[in-house]
Amino acid sequence: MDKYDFNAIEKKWQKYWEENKTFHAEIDKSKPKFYALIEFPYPSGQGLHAGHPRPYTAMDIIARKRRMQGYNVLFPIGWDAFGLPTENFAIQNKIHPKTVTKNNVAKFTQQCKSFGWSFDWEREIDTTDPNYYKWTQWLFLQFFKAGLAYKKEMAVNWCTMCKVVLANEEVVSGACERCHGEVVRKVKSQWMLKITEFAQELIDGLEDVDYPDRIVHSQINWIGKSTGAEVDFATTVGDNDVLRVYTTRPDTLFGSTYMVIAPEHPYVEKWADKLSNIDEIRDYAAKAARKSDFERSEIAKEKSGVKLIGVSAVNPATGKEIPIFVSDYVLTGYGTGAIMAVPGHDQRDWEFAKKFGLPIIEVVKGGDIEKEAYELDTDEGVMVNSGFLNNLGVPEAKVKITQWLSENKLGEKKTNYKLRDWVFSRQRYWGEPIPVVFCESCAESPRSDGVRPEALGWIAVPESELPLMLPEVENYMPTDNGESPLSTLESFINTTCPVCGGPAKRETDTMPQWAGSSWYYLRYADPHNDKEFISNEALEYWLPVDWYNGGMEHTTLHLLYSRFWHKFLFGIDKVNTPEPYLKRTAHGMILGEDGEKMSKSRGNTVDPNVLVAQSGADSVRLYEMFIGDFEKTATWNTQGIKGCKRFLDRVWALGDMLVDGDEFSEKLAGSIHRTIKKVGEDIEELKFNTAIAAMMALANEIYAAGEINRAELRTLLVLLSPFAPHLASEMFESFGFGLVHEQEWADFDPELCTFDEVEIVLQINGRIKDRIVVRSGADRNTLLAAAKANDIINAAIAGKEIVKEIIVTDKLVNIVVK
RNA sequence: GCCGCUGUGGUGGAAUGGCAGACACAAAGGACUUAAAAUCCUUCGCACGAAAGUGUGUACCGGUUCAAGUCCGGUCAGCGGCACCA
Repeated sequence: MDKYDFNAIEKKWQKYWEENKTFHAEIDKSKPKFYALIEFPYPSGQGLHAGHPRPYTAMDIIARKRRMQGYNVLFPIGWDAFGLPTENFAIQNKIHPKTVTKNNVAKFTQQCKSFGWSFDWEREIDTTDPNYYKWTQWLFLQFFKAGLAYKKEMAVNWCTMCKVVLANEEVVSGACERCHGEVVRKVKSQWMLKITEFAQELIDGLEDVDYPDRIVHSQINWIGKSTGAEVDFATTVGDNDVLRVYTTRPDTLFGSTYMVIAPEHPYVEKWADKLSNIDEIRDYAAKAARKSDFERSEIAKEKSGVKLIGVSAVNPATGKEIPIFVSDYVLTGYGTGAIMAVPGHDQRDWEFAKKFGLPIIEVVKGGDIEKEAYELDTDEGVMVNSGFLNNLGVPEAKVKITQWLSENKLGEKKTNYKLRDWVFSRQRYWGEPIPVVFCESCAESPRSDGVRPEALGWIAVPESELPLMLPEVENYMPTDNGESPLSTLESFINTTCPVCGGPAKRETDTMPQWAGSSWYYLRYADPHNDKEFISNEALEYWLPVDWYNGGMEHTTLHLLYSRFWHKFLFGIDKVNTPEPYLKRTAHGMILGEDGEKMSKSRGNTVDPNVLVAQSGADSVRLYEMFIGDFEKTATWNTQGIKGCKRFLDRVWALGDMLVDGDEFSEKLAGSIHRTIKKVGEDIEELKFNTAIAAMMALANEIYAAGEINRAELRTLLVLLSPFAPHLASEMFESFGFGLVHEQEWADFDPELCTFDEVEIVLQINGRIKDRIVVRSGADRNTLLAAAKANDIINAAIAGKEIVKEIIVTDKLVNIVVK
């Protein structure tokens, strides 16, 4: 046979698949459907990196196997193309982001095709295409109309030198990544989406889907449900100015010796004239404003704060007057922006109390509050120093104090979520324009036509006017006042109000990149529909997604956002299932050869396309799957490809050892059935590495046997075809077996998977003494008798008392002696 | 700091609580070759030993068990996420 010319073979089959639209899927109700989804790539300028082929090849293997199992498979691809890197690249290189995107998409397309992934290219989508973002805007309007989009003052990162709003990622230890200028937090009015309204549903829905535990945990944690109570503390200002706090530990109320409010708490300014040290407090608040929530809540840092002089509060349980502080470890975004501090039982409070010399009272027995706060997550502990709660256990105390608060109108039971609403505005050019206008006259004359109070004056662009096109401009540079680049375009801003017909101004912020990726899986099912975002027919046939694989880094944001959108759409009857993804798995990242995350600056990136040119797509595909446990981080090693290339060469050369035969030979039948079982099961469990190892082992065995018959080769190629589709297709065809992708997946006979004989380990006290071979499935008595007939075992037990005999079929005999 | 994950030969990694190191890479020795590449064969955790073998070994400390890489408690180290990177 000729040498394995991967270049020619791979080009040939890629052309064949493209011309024949082999992997194009249409609705076909005679077949079960299977919707396989990968996270669509962000088309960056560098092209595919070594991390892309891992999840894509994995899902391609599953998709190809499912087709051979008789499923109608939808395996789509598209581009998540809006976003910051493209915009920054465009600004730096003075190329329009649209052009940058076009070039990058072309590069990605060519590279994806060279890997032979069985994507349905007829369904390609691009989030920056007006035909796509028309529906992203339409979906936003549904949120808006449902009252789930609202405006709120939120802090953004503001670089004082570049005068632009920065993403968190662009802020490096308090300074601008590019110019190293000082970054402050600037308050801006922003569009928000009320994901918090779905907090409980997002938790509950996790019970109906097949996600790994680690993903379920991180979602639940992110949502951060807690139950506790809201408690009102009277203040010395008067009855109207009670300070409301949220606590998960109402049982510790008697131990609250001071209060802390966030520096941004509205009472600071409200009480300004009563506070003799207001300047100091304002100064502190200004400093806190520069820090991110992340920096502020770090437990390791030195606690800071300022006592309010002039106003104090009253602990409702003890009746004692207690001081109020501002401190940046209390955040406005969570709870009420104020806490009751219980230094005996909260470590942050304890540190704060130590620093400011505040009393620390033990109210739950069990720890040593001289040394540290006694925090407990179990429900152990007995109440002390707590009046009517004394001697109760913590759970009882919680119930009793909550009742007492409620009876005395001082507070009530409350469930809280850490989850915050989604900041949906970006002051950037390269995103979907938010399709609303502001009408001053409508804002001034309140109407009763459905405009919600929080959106007063904000009017939806009529759906018939979508898409609201991103204006094609020369200047997409950021403005120096923090507004979106669109704000400088008079022709864009000025419009008429769809309600009153008067002059109105368009919203100039754009949507975050998350918007387009929150619903793309729906569009894939019906990508060319210009009447609806998806047709009912496509929805009912293709949805939900059967298997979605993506990175762990997306499990709290993207995955939660898209579940949120889906749940909203389910609520308004636009989709037919409560969850978008039936099964979600996550791959591990690929690190550079030095064990560090691959990045340009570290210089440890690997260009997979160079490797495809050198060793062929099949070899690179195989290596990416062989590199290690799919769900774990893996370190790249270019040398490793060699072993995979060698294996494919050996498979190719099997053609020289081919003999006739319609059935498996006696010599290989057992091994082949076992390999069929192993490969099939391993693919379902994402254990691609061991599936490949099993095929390598079979190939080694065939080489040792010296020949392979047609039935055996045919089966081996079927098993290998999802992994190395080009080589398998070519060999299949050249030996007259037909088209491999049209074959049925291989079956195994469980009876032929067993071994006739097995090796049994003989142990004394758990230590291996000898090994014997017995027929497989031998019963306990037989095994024990065989063990006792063994000389080494006999010698070891002679004169000793047998305490225990452990016999495990097909594994071992362990005799415990004294 | 919080949440999630990981730690096994020179390297990547295998191992339903039951033979640690499958399958590969690298390395060393050999065959073929004028030579090189490719290919094929052999060796390959560590210590002692010529060998047979004996002991030891899965980050560290402790526990459960007849039996622990695997389960439990603690420690250390690394990785990912932390809400405007995607």
